[in-house]
Amino acid sequence: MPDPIADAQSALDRTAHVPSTAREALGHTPWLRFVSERTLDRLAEQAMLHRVPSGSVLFEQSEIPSFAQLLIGGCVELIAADGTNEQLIETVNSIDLLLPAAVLTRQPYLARARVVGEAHLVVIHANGFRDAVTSDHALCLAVLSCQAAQFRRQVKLAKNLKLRSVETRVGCYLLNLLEGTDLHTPVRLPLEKQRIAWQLGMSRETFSRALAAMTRYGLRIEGDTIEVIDPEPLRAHVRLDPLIDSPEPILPLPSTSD
Amino acid sequence: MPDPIADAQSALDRTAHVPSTAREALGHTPWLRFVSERTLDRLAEQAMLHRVPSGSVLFEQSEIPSFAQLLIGGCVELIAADGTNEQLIETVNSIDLLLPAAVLTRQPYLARARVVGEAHLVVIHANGFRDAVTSDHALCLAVLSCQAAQFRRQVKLAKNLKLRSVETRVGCYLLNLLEGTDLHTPVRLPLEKQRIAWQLGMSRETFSRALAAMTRYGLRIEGDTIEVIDPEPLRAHVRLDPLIDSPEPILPLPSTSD
DNA sequence: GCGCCCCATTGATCTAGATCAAGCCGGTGC
DNA sequence: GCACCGGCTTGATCTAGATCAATGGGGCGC
Repeated sequence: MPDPIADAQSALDRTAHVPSTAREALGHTPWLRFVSERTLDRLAEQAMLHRVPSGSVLFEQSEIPSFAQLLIGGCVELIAADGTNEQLIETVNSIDLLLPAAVLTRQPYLARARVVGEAHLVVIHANGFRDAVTSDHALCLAVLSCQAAQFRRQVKLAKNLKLRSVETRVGCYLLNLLEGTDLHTPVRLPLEKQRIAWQLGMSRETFSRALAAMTRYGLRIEGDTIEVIDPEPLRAHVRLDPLIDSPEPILPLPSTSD
Repeated sequence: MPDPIADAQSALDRTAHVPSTAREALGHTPWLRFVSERTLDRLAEQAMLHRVPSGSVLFEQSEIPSFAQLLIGGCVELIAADGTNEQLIETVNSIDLLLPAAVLTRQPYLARARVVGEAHLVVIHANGFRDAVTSDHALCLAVLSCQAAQFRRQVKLAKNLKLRSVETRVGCYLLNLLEGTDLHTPVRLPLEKQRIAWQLGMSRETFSRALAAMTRYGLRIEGDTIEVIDPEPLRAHVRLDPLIDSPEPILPLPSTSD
């Protein structure tokens, strides 16, 4: 059967530009737009472009960073591990730096990074990266924006977990998904249910049940497809909170030093 | 009865330098040490020194920051609130900025800030602060260090909550408290038990029980005083993890731009 | 002295969500 | 065709920790 959403997705993927050099990737990163060509050149000299398959571990907890890693495509999970027990800290989406705090301060990574799907990375020698940040003000500002956004995302995740029940989290997740889409057009879950459950901080079984319960609020769930029968009951019982649910974009601060 | 620990504490308090001007406070902030006198002067011109009593709310969730606030003494709780329900995000200790991410990006605060004890603050006009960060590289680096440390603290808190049980959290908290102190010298809890419980992400009742249970591991608990009978059983059953329990200092990065 | 308030303890109960344990369904290999 | 495997659902059970409730006890005002 034809599936408009999946088609749109893959069309997007096909259109998305996959850079062929590190320099090009840096040049296409929106929040690096205020950084001088010279500095991007300098960074690119110390950098390599990597394509990393699903499941790869990019770094391990307690490692001292050797590289700054810029995720330019795909998705990476940051995982807190204790023996066999793994808990998701957050999932990083392109375009973003992987744990820049550890790289900048030469301190051990606090989490494991594992690729989900397939990741495209610009990998930059840590020393070169730090040198560039300490010598170029515009780059420093860009990294600061990036780090600030990451901090705020972390706080939002904590609020989501501490303030809301499982049902509310699932409800808000779906509401977010449906935002701005045409009602009565079915929407597909963008990820395996297992992963969504993990992101929302619950077991797959609990997610499954909560999803089924959404039937009570005017939704129709068929496999991984969500259809809105009536948007009101859901909106009435869970309310989106921009201080939790809105995305946290990286807003570059223009430099005024020159 | 004489109490060596409390005495040491208050001696410390008496010794601690309470600056009398904003400029002096900025000059005494370790992680601003690489920032030029000129820039500190400029910041101080836009700044005021505040002394704020316990319980005061410094800012509210969803407010757009008008000021950058530098905590130079005392302690502030960042609280996620939903109606009447309050959850602790983190407690900020001096010397640190309060949610610089919101100030820099002109975005709403994600948490309420409430003073515990008494707080000394340098309050700087947000515009002036942002201008200074975007025009002075050394200051930008200092704020980046601060923001990086805050991010890592947030991740550590999340790991502590997600990876460990109540008993383990309490055990590690005590072990941390006892670290480097003379064994067989009783140690006092530095805070009201209620607050400690909140910091550790549990109810006061649960904390009370967990504390009582520590008796099983070679400790003697008498009110707010902890005495070590035998350090081994505790160390054997909970192990401190530097990736969770070590403090996260603000490490200033020296600028190389000049 | 008494009463009050706040904090802590202790016990009893409750419950959200995890965990355990079958089945089920749709794809893929052979 | 059949077997297998990974992801999903569904039901039954368990449990860590919260919540509710009662008591105690120290500090403080008067």
